Amino acid sequence: MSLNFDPDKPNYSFVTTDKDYKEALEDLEKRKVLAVDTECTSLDPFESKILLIQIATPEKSYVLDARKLDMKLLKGLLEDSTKLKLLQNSKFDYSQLKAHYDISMTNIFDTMLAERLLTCGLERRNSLGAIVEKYLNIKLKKEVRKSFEGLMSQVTEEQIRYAAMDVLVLFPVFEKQWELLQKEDLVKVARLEFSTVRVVAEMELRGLAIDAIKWKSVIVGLQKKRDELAAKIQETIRPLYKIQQMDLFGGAADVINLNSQQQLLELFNDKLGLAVASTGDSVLEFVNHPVAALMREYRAHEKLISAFGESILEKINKRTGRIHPDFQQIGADTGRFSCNNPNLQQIPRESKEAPFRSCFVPTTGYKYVVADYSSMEMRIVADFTGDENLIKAFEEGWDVHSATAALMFNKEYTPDFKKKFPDLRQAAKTINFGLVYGMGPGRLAVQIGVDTDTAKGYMTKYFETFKQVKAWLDSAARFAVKNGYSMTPIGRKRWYQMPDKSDPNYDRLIGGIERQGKNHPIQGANADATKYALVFLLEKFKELKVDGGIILTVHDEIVCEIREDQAEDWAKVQQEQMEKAAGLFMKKCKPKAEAIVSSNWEH
DNA sequence: AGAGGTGGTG
DNA sequence: CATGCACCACCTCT
Repeated sequence: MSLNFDPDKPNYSFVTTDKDYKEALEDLEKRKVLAVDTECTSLDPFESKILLIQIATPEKSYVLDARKLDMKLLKGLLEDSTKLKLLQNSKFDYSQLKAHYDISMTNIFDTMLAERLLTCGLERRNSLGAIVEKYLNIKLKKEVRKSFEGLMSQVTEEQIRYAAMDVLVLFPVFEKQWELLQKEDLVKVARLEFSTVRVVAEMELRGLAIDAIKWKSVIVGLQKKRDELAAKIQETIRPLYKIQQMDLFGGAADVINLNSQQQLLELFNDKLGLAVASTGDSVLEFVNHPVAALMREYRAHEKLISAFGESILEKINKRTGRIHPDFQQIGADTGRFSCNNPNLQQIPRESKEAPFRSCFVPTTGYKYVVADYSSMEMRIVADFTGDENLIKAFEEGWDVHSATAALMFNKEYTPDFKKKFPDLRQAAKTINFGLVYGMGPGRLAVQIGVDTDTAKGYMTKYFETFKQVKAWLDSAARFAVKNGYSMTPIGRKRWYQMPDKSDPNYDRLIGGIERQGKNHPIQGANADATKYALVFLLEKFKELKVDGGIILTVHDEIVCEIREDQAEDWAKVQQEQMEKAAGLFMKKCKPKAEAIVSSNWEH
């Protein structure tokens, strides 16, 4: 292995004067590839101060003192799309540079995302330390790199040296990863991911507003109902427990902790003699006892309060007054995003009792454009398999689950099928979703409430009706087991750790790989389409000079916040771009997106 | 601190 | 007999 620098004595200069800064820029301007990193006092770009910006050539690292020098002079260099910028976790640096200096970096190679693509499904160790150790066999001191947090005083020489190293290592890592990306035919998907970074960063920086007053009132309403339910349950079960405890005020204390499944199991089995295997809702649903019914209702309320209550309001940024969730660009091994702090991808769907989504509202003068792909995963299945029955249903604009039911149960499809045969449609819907993920007859039977033999019959009928679907699923499963990976149309791969033949769980593990091998190309293709759409949309914002931005993405949905007078036009653009994105690889079955203009997050 | 149970989303 | 995919948050218990 050859390095252009000595890991023990990296070639760097700490730039603190305008004269040195100018010389550094002159050197950097000549280069085609640069490595970039920033050291900040906080992860939150609205709270942080930038201390250092390191920009390196393969031989030399310039550590720029951001507190002394005018960092806006870097704008031309970093926005120059002919220069490739190497970064580790570039979303972070993009956000910091954008927030502080209005610099929008382009042409990024992100070593963290590259590593994620190269080891998807196998490893999740994508830190710079892990990557450098893997490719260069060098150990970086993580503690030094973390020590900038909250730091306001003088930066030490040791910190500067390690800051310099952090960028120098990116060149040899880049070369090895680039070679591997080409070898694994991952260049296309890597380009997509690298282009998506700035879209995600801009989305996070923009954030979104929440009507805190309304949110709070929803919570209070739920709490009131929950407390009533809890009191009722405690009252009902009190006679079953001998020891009567008093609380500090002489009132009757709670008999058990309703949130403890241990104590709940004891209640149902020992006290009530109901023999339940677990206390989950799918079990309690069939327990014929008033306490079970009350518990289900209590649970539903408690869930909403604990998971979505005050905790979300605590995430409102003090500076911006908005929520800035953290999106993980390759959060799932399938290629999907994940989201946390808070996870806006799991906010409950709008309901009367808990209208959470309608609490997310555009700023005055703006509207939301909410768009999603319709029946995307089923359309992808139709496209992959070329199944005429499925494709016809989509081309006719039919409800796909109703159409499935009609074919399976020998009925005629009519526009009011859903009304006439809701049970048949529900069964078909469960099968459509379940079977493409490898569901078995047992689970299917429980889900749709029939015996196992009947469920088996449904499965047979389904696969007779959709022969090509069956053939595709079987071959996807075989492919994954045979090759040790699965793949989406644009070449995104997910690898599988193959079990040893002698493993006592061998069959079970292979079964898991088969199911994931069926699911990944479908779920991953959806993710690929959504990512292309995000990239296209950011382009359109610039091209059309539309006032607004992307605020959310939820797997097959994209939400934008657009100035009121431009929202209707944008809705058309958004729909077109989403369809164009998915249309890049869906040829046999055309994708469909639906966009609406709304004054809250609802659809 | 980490595991397991439960349940919210697509 | 097990065994539908992908996540994240919150709770209790050890």
